[in-house]
Parts: sequence; structure tokens; C-alpha cells
Amino acid sequence: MAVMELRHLRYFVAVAEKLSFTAAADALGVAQPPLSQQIRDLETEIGTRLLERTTRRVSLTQAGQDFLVRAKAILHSAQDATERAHAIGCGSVGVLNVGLTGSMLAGPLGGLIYKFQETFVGVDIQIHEMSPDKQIAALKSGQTDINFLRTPPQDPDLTSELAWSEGINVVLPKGHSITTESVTLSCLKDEKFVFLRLRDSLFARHILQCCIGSGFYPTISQQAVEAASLTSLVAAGFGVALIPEFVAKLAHANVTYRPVVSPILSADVHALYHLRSGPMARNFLALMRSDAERLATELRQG
Amino acid sequence: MAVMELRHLRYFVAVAEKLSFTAAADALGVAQPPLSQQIRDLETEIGTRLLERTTRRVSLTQAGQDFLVRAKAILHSAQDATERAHAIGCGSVGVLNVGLTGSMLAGPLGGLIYKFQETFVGVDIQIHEMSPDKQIAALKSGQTDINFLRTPPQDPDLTSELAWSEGINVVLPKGHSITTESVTLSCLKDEKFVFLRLRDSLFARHILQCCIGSGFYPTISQQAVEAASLTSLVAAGFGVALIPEFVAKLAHANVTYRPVVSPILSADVHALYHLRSGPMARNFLALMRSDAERLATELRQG
DNA sequence: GCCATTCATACGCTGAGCTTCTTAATGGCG
DNA sequence: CGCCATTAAGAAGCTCAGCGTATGAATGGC
Repeated sequence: MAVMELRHLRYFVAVAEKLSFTAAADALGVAQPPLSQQIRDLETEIGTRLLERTTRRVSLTQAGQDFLVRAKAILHSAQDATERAHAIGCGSVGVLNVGLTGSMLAGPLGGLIYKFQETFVGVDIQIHEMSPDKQIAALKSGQTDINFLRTPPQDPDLTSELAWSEGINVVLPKGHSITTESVTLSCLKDEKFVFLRLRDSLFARHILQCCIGSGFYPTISQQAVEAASLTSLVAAGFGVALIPEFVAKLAHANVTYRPVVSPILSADVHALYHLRSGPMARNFLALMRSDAERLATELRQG
Repeated sequence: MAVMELRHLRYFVAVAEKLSFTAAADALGVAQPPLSQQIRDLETEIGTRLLERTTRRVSLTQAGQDFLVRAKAILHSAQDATERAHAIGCGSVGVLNVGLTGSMLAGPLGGLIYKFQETFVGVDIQIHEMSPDKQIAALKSGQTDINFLRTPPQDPDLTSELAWSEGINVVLPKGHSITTESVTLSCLKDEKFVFLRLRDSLFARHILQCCIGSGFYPTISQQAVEAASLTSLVAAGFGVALIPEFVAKLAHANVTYRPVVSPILSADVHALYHLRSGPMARNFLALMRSDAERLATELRQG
């Protein structure tokens, strides 16, 4: 027993719309006899006549009229399904879940997301703010497709890629004795420091190593979890802090920011994604790379 | 270039639901290699991967997840379309348009329609009241599927079939001199008559012939178009009228009804339908015949 | 490190669907 | 009234799509 295929529907719709087997066969690019046969098979399969035909006239039965509407809808659905799947496969439609820590949007990421949205209007970008320790779990569970963080973990399933590098600023409480436009790390050796929690933050440990490299072990008065909290603690008088350049854009009234010029310090942000992350994530990464290259070129030229 | 067929969807859905080629192949009753090949063809056709597969694990891509939902919907639609078409072909669902004149429902037709509705619950019966001259046009244009009238026309496209026969009653105004339980036609020879318009009504001409056959030419004081109007004209004092038995069921306060027993008169109602009327009409006719037969048997026995 | 399991590939075969040729039927036209 | 053009259906042969069998490659479990 033959089963119904889309071919039967295509043939039937052609005949039903032309009300002629020969015209339909011509339009379909097949000969007339196989068309007649396929229609016959379809009618046998359904168990009722769809077309009433004499040698001079072809007309739809009531069943045929109903079936025509549905057949066209099915063919349309099939076309639509393939187009949608293709679009999703290309990464031009769908939902892209981006995971990041709260302070990350202050840097180039905001503009990057805006540009991506402009290019891929069919993609809905969902931004999930989450603490660094939850990011890996979110990626692995598929909750997010791509995450941005300063501490790329070593995980065989996950790939990390440098997104951008920032300079380091020192945050000084208002009225602090240092008044120079820029500072060196060593002139901070007698200060009290507010740090990110060393246990969690690769960035904090990196800064610590830099201090040691500059010849002193910093006195740590407080440890915070969120980078944005550091500024507030400085404002409250707990000491000074070293923060990524772009976090300093989130200005605070009772502190001042000064770039650290010696040694040259940098805070790296990494894009982290799953090995089998979708095409949207790859498109995002591609845009990110081209954007980084553009920035580098501009810096070189300007 | 191969085109997509329902087979591809069936295969894909099977694999996507089992998340295993071998299990799906087993369920589909085919070997695993052709299944792999069909999936590959489908992916080529769509232009993107739908399934991510290693030798140990099969998983859906984002495109695959979307496509799975749509593929299942399409297969369901196809099944639904065939079932609906089959049902329409059998006459068990659809709309049956019945055309009739206003007074026709008083007879056996009401019960017949009720019984038909009980048997074919999927059929929506639409009753169209219309004047006799519009019935043929309605049938030919497809506006109605089956019509009931007392004057079957001779038309090569239309078939008529005796639906039932009724006796004839005479309608007398209240206080008329005739007081017997039943009357003969000849004892009405000196009455004034209200008739249906002779130009339109085969029934009226039939009655006229019967009067002539009984030895008199009736004095016609008024002619009406609707059978139901005759009773009102009698009540108004325009004379007496001869009407089909079942129309007399529509009782009127100021008249009395008496059967005409000699000669035996009958008013026939015919079912009229198109040569290519649908299966619902045929089902209705079949029920009508069996009902008529049942009535005849009951009459014979009782 | 071996083995079992599973998906992909290779290859030959069967039959479904196609083309061509032909027949039957019907409406239009002279 | 009969011929012809037109159209759907039937017959026969062919081609290739899809299937089955056999085999290979890869991966996770023991």
C-alpha cells in the first residue's frame, strides 16, 4: 500500500488550480499520464474521489474542494518550515542568550550587541546577568549560548577567546593625597586596598601578583564579589581599589579615577562558548573579531 | 535536485523522537542506512544540520528542534486532511443545503431531517426556504444540494424522485353548511375556490383537472402563491380551498379541515437533486427511501 | 586496552514513477 | 450529422531513487 507524499499534494494542487491534467502536467514539467496515475493513487489512498473528470471537463468534488485548501496549507507549511530551519541554521533568526556579569556592559560589549542586533534583525538577544560562578553551569545547561567573563575556566567542553583588553584604573577616595594625573603601582604600596574576593576572581589574583611584582604585598581591608561594589567601598573610606578601565565609566561622586601607567596592567575579558554552540553565537563571535580588528586598525592609524 | 517529501518528515520525526537512528529505523520498519541517507538528503535540501550525531549520541540542533515541531504539525495536518476528505467523500461531514417551500416542513420532512441529523452528526443541514421557481436555479448553481417541491420540472441535469404522497383536505370557513366528516369533490361544485396560481403551480393545475374530472369547473375567486396563504384566504371568506393534507396541520382558528374521500386525490412531493450532487444528498435520499419503505410496511401491517 | 554499540559508507537490486505511444470519449464546427 | 480537435486514461518499457546487506569508523563502558 502506497503512502501519501508531498508529490501527491503538489500534483493535486496543480490539477485543481488549472482544472486540466495536461495544463497541470505541463506546469509541473511531467507528462500527463503519470499525473493521472498519481492523482488516482492519491484518491485510492484517501478513499474518495477528489476530481470529477470527463474528457472535456475537470471539476472538484466537495471532498476535493476541502482537500485543496488543506493541501495548499500543508505545502506552504512545509516550505515555511524549511525556510525557518535554514534561517535558524544560518543564525539569522532565533534567540541568542548572552550571559555576563553586571558591570560588563560598560565596555565595548554594549556597542557590539547593538551592532549585532542591527545586522541580524531576526535574532532576539536575551541578556542574562549572573555571578561568574553560575556562568559555566548556565553555558553547560544550554541556558546561555555565549558568556563574557574575566576568568576563563579550563573546561574541555568550553572554548574561550579574548574579547578585549582594558587598562587598569586606581580608584581614590575624594580628597586623597595623590593628585597626579596618572599613578604607578609602587606609589600605592602603603595604601589599604579593597579587592575582589581572591577565592573567586582570577582578575583579583592577577592584580595581587602584579603588586607583588612591584615589590609590595597589598594590605587588603575588604573583599567584594561584584566589581561595581569596589567603587562604593572606596567611597566609604575602606581604602583604594584597582578596577578595569571601563568599570570606571560608571562614575561615582565621592571618588576619583586615575590610570595606572606603570607597570602596564591589563584586564582581559573573554568570550566563553560551548563547543556545540549554535550558529548565532558563531556569528556574534565573528562580528566581535571583526570589530576588534577594526578597533586595532583605527588605533594603529590614529 | 531532490525535493522534500513526507517520507523525509516521517523519518526525521522518528529519529528526533527516539534520538537514535537504529531505534527509529526499527520503528519505521526500514534498515538504518537508508534512514541515515534520507536524513542527510533532508538536511542537504534544507541547507542546514538538523541532528548533531556522534557514534554514541544523537541530539537536535536548534534548527532541528524548530523543524521537529513543524514536521509533526505537517504530518498531523496531512493525516487530518485525508480523514476529512474521506469523511466528506462518505457524506458524513459537510454542509447539506436543502431547499424547500415554506409549508413543506409540516409533513414527514421534519422528522426525516431530524433522523438524518441523528445519523450523520457531522453534517450541518442548512434549510433554505424559497419560492418554487427559484429552486431549479438554486440547484443548478450549487446553492442547494437537494430540493423538495410538488412540481418536478423536466431537466436533463436534474433527477426527481417521489418523496411522499399526501391526501387532500378541503378547507372550509367556520360555520360552512357542510358538516359531514368527509366530503367528495362533486359536492363542492357550487363553491367559490381559492387556488394556488395556476401559472406557477403544477399542483393547482392537477386539482383543476380533478375538478373537471368530477364534472364541474371550479369558480376561482382568488389565486395565491404560497400554500399556507390559502387557509388565510378561506378564513377571510373568499371561499373554500383544496390543500395537501399536511399543510392542514398548520391549524387555523377560523377554518375547519375535512378529508376529500372521493375521488382519491393525492398531492405528491418530489425530491429533486443534481446529477452530480454530493454523497450527503445521496445519503439523505437513501434514508428517505428506507423511511418511506418503513412507513409503507407499517401501514400494511397496521 | 578490548569490546560492544552506533552511525556512515559502499554496492547491488528492486520497483515506483517517468516517458512515449496509443486508445476512448466528448464537445465544437462545418 | 459526421468529422476533427482535444483531453483523460491505458499499455509498455526504461531509469534511477530508495532499500537491504555487508562493511568500516568512532566512541564510551568495562
